Amino acid sequence: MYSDKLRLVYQYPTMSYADIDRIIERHEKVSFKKGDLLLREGQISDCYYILEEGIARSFVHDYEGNDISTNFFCPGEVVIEVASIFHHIPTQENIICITDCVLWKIKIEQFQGLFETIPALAEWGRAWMAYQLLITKKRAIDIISLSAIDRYKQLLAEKPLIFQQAPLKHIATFLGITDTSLSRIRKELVSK
Amino acid sequence: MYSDKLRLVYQYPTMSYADIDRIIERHEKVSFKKGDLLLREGQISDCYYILEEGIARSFVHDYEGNDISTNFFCPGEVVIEVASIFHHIPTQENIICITDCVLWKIKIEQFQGLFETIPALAEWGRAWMAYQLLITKKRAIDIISLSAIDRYKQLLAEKPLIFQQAPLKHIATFLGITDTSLSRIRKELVSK
DNA sequence: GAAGTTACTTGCCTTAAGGCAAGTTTTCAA
DNA sequence: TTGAAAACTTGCCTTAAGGCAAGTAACTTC
Repeated sequence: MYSDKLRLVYQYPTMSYADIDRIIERHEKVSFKKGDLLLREGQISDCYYILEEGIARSFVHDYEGNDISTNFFCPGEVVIEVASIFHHIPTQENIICITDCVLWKIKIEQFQGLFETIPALAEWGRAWMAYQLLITKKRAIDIISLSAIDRYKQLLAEKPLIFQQAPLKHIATFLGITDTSLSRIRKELVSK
Repeated sequence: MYSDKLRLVYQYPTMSYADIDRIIERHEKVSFKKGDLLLREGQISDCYYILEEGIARSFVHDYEGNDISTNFFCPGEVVIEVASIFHHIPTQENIICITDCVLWKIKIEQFQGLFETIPALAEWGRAWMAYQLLITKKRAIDIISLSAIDRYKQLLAEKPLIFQQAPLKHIATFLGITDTSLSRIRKELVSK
């Protein structure tokens, strides 16, 4: 019943197979339809997901109310809103299914319990957070120092899957440009 | 000998005074001169600091070798490179003292030890990381959705101290613009 | 399978910010 | 205290990306 994708997420040097078994059996398989929200702004998040199948997108509303994509999730990734879960505060993010999705869900109390009894999981969590921080910092630097066309190429190389599913306008806001500009960038790259 | 600024950093709902005492007494007071590096790219970071006095700046080199500021540190802030410490990998960041600095230093092994015996410290650490992730995400969104002038105003409101100490060019790269543009923005705001 | 919506492209023009270079001011070290 | 370097400003021109609008294409949905 539990998938390899799920096992792989919790792979970590100090983590035993038995530990992983104990962790993954607390996950519940859930399905969502295209367009369903996994999280809505204003909610206090009390669980997180691991994506088994499908594509999801997180977004916020900026100061003018525009929808800005903050991330795209592909199979095997952890889908979570850290700030809301750890600080018990209402989230500013929405997470929406771009396609039909199958996910592994775990309530945060369940996770918290495992956290205290499996030291390797606490380490895993710290390493995971440190990694998220690293890539988020990198994202800010990329927006500052790369041209739109280079950011596009990079995203295309990193997450090609989303280009088959997500509409241009959502990819555009992730890159920090308009859909018009993205359309032109695409055209330019095709002509080369 | 230990300062209130240091105590305040570790303030947390589940943290007792005794816990804080145990933590802060592991910190060692260190001084650096303007221009000294607290961390150099390529190093594996094995300690972190809490800034008592002075201003520091972190920066990376982008794909073209340009110096891009990633953060400015003011008194009372934790000065750390999370990715390098938690993953034991060479850092890409440099941290430099903008002014003479007095800091509280703690080795990561010391910290790790406390981590295991003071549960509240582990919670504190998770909350701190979650917060860092939140503000780093916010930074990316701000770069995408705000004009240079609004980002300038925001930074001025948040960290006015750095404008008295850091040269324009370093503030400019943090905002994602050139020093020329920043000079013009400043001029425009003065004339209003 | 027709109507309506959403997605995408393209043209024309504008705008925010950058590039370069010259000039001034400030800082700092010898 | 003076000379050099760094910091900052400003002018002139360029460029990347945006704004708007018209048009086509694609996909729901009834």
